[in-house]
Amino acid sequence: MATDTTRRQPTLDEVAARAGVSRSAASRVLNKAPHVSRATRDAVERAIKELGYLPNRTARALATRQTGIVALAISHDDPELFADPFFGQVIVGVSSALEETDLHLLLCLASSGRGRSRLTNLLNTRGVDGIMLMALRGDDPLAHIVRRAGLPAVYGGRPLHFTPQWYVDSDNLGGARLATEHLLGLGRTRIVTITGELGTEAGTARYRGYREAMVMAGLTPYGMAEGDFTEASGAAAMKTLLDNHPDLDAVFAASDNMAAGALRALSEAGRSVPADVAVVGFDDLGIAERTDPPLTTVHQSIQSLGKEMTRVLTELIAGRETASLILPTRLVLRDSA
Amino acid sequence: MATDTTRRQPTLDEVAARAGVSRSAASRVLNKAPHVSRATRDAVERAIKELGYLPNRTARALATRQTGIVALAISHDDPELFADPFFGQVIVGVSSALEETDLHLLLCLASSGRGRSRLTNLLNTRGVDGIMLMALRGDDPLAHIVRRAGLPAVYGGRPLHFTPQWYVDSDNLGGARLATEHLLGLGRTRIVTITGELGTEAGTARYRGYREAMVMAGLTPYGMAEGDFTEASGAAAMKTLLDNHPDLDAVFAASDNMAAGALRALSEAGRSVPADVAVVGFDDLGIAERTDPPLTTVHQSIQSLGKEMTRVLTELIAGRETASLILPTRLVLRDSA
DNA sequence: CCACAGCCTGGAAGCGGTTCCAGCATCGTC
DNA sequence: GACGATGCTGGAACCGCTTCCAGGCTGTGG
Repeated sequence: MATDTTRRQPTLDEVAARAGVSRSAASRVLNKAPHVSRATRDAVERAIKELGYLPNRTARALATRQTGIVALAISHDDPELFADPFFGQVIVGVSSALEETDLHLLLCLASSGRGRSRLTNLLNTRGVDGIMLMALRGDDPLAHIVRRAGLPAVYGGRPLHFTPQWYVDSDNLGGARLATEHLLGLGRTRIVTITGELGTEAGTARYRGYREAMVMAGLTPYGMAEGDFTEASGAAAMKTLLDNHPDLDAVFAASDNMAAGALRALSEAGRSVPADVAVVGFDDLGIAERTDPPLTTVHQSIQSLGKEMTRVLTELIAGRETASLILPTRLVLRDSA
Repeated sequence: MATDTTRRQPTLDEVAARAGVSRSAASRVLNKAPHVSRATRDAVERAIKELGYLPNRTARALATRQTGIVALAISHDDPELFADPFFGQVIVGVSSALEETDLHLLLCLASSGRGRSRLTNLLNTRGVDGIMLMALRGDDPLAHIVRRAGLPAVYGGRPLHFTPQWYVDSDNLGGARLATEHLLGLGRTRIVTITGELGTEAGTARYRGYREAMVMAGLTPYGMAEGDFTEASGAAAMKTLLDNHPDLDAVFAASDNMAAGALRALSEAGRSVPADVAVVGFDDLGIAERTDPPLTTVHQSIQSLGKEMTRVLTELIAGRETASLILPTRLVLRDSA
């Protein structure tokens, strides 16, 4: 089968022969190494051009012990949830940063056990030069696997129970504080919060930001309900909160999805937004503009997150100094608060 | 820098030495090749276990000329648009199919010129065993590049001006016909259509399906406006159509995004859906459930598309017989028609 | 004129596997 | 008992590139 247009690619030996030099000389030209005379360089470069030579990636990888590939691992119970625009944004950010390098991106959806073991194998067989990890739960075995593999690794967001040496994260704490302070600034005092999963760092940090802002304003946190970042959970949480705190006058939801659910629940309960209840979300990934009313929310740049993770990882691979960092968040004012 | 937990992985030579056999024998055990005695097999397997040996992926790749990696190339002018859930679904489908194999997924966003040249280089240096291509415009240079590289290639959707040897596509024509026939079945006759970009196969095929259904019902196509699959373009197209055909009683939009835009425009024009105007969309990627009213639409399974592309590609790589295919679409009834 | 440093050079040894092949037992058969 | 067929085996070549190293050349200063 298959077309036989696969005319074997020329090898470095053939280039060297044609240029009338040794293979090592040709290799030096290829890698712009020093100790190459002008004449040799010219001859080799001409031969390369004439033969249409391109170095074989695998052979080079074997010799240099560098594959030129980095992995982006996304660990999630539900592969469907990968369709979330969040991950798309990460990928866009990572890709755009990789374009500046000559690294390629290997994508691993490590949800199932099978996916995990494939990833483990990839790392242990030195199939990649480094790895970026997203959306790890605190107890995710992937963390150990990665650590044991001894490969450069950068986390996107911090796992709950340990802080990896290298990570890039959004300022969840500060963003939540910003959101709550905005509601306080509007004169609201009976502010409740819908948290994300408290088994995640983002979930707890945003909850903490809310409480800190309340306490600093001399108030006690007014009420909370835990969601899981999804719209449905936001609606459910909102109903619970309305039952327990009928007089609430503002809501900080730890994700736009949950805020959208909350808006729905509020409208069903006959509360008007923002007149009766002000609502602030978190993420600003597009949904926020399309809710009714459009959502005031905390903006975090997921693309930047991806870019910065990539930058840190490439520094690590190159053996340069680098540091973890926390990206700023900012409030985007729309109509809901 | 970096931790020095990188204790060098054992090599096959060390395994062989420990097992007291030659490297070739050890290799045979590893690859479950014939001509291995029971004793040899046991000894090697024990050595492998004791040493925690794992074959080096790169070395194997060099010897077998197989990288164990396939590329998924997504070509789009605007990298932002990659955040579209469409691509997320493709990736989920591809990944889940790859889990059954021992291939890994390399993701290439080939939007910019830089991205394209990186991809070209990847193919020419034999960095992958095969490639899947999505969202190519008719004149995309990528098509030539891929062809010249002589690598197994599978298209997701067909480019407009040539039909690749191997592709997987949704039944755009049939789906559009289905949608239009449904509107006809409701007794509507003044049915207009909002097409997708007519520079894409999906755009033209869906337009053709609409026309065929109209003609087969003895009607002449009532009106059309071209959009580009986005919500904004759908709204604009709807306004134009309302101007030109104020008495229209149904709309077939070639994407849910455009249908959502159309719904907005209709509501602004004071038309009620479905009473005054019935609306059918295309895609069923989640948005359709969240419009007001929920959208009757043509469902296509993007995950299946990804899965099938992967299946065809792996068959190709394995040198087995295989064939292109067109995946069925079906109508999903909601409230808009 | 010689010693020595410094640049180029090609040979050869790697990276870590797979695979061809000749050689050697062992077996069953005539 | 001689024979070929069969099953295992290890040596060696190979995949295509990088890199170490010894040696030859040139040029400079003493």
